[in-house]
Amino acid sequence: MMDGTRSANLPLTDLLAIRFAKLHPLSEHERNVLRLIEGRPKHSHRPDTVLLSEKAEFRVPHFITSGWASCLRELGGGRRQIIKVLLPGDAIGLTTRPRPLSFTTVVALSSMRTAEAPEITVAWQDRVRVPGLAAALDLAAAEDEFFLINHITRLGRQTAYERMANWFLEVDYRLSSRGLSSGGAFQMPMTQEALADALGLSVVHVNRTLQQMRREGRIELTRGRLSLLDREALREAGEFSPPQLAAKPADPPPAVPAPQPSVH
Amino acid sequence: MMDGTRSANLPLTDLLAIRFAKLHPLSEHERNVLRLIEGRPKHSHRPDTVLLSEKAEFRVPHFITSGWASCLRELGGGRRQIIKVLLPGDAIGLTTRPRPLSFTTVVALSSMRTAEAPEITVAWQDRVRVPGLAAALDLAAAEDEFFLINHITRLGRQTAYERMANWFLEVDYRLSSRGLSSGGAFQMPMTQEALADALGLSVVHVNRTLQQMRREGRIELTRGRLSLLDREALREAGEFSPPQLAAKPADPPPAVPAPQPSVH
DNA sequence: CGTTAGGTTGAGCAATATCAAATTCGGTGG
DNA sequence: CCACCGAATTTGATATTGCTCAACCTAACG
Repeated sequence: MMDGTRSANLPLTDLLAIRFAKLHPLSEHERNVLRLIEGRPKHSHRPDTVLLSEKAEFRVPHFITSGWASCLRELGGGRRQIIKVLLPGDAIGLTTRPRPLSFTTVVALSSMRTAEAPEITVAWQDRVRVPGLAAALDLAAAEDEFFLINHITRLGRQTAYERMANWFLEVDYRLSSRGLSSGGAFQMPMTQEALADALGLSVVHVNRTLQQMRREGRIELTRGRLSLLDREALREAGEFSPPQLAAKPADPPPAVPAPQPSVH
Repeated sequence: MMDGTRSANLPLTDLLAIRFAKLHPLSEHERNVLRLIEGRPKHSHRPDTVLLSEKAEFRVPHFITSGWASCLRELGGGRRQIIKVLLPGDAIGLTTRPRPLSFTTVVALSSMRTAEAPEITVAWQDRVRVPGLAAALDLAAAEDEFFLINHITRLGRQTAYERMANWFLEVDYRLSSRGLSSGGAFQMPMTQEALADALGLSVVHVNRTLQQMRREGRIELTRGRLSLLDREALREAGEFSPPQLAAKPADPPPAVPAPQPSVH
């Protein structure tokens, strides 16, 4: 059986170009910058490798080309909370702050491969030579913020079942834009324990919630492959909606700004 | 009785300059830009006023000069989750994305006053004329991200008591940098219901947790004024630590970047 | 003074955690 | 191919946290 995690007729080095072009139109030159990065020799990491430590200084940024990682915080009593999962096409250690310290520890969830991208930090701030790429990186950062807000809402006000439904749809949405999910089915290389740390639940409860979803015919999960069989039902349960980053630049706005804009 | 929320010998229009100068050194000109903003005629808002709606387009950014607001998401069944609280000195509707839509609804928690700051969006991107101010705004955004991560950790993996302790210390930390908390005591103009929506708890449980903290002599809370009587105990319970935004620029870094940086 | 929003209390219950013991799965060496 | 090992998953029983519902109290305010 084909693995189906990637459209067959796309070159293997177009993950980044595909992803960022969906956020903002890219010039041929900009796509080539991304292909150059993705074509570099990869670093391999096994599961549980620490890629970046909390409060450590950032190193050269990397892009994930395969495998999943997690950004997490650790608490006393062996508790840990996964802040976000990093998927192929996501960056590790990318920021424009000077001499920044990481707010989270980044740990490989599966075996994974990364490519160095030392030039990307500068590109992000270069609105002259790579304006489209810089804009795409802005939008990726905005999406990230949206997903953090989603995560807060999930953890604060949704039940275990709702949380899981919402999170599955979010991951599906993120993978889709990279060509890594087809029809709601994708590889999900993480243990139920990691899932528990992401969703703020116990492993046992994650297991039982998964089984309920299986019983109801909403998902299938075997050997690290998740299929969302009834996305409509999941969407309804989890109240998921994708990020809307910008308003349509509908009618050309009036040349003069509206007088006396009010907050009321 | 004096309210004691503001150091007596500072001009009333220096809130913004004080706050941002603590994040990054500001030139006299930059401080004046902030004073100009803060000196403008204020908009007044009563509690529960919606200042910005989710998925609505941003308007002119404002700075809060007094009172608290909240950014929140609403879910079915009347549930709501407060994503973050906005304190005096915080901006509303500030972003550099083009034609952005808000990810949250912004609602006044108390009566409040805001000042328009139409020029701040441009300033944020102007590293030539106001480099210090732009850097300070970057750092404020970084702090915000840190607090979102804190919030995720609280909601996902901390008990009601721990959450509350951690959150109180975070608010105290934020108010301190604006001169609005002295010795761990400050005005906290929000109801227990709002507190519940922030901490992902029921009102009843918030009430009981507050009383436990009072019984243990760790806080005092009357007429909207919170005193953290035993910050050490609260810190220990809530495992709070403040953001560390940047590494000390210790030794001058080598002119040539370190060869072959590795992720391992 | 009556009204009302916010705060407090008690009782019972639901969701989720914890603990402990299987069972299954994916390798791996013989 | 088989036996074995450790990790991951599953199951059952019980404990706990925090929720819901309903009532009552209190202080601020017109």
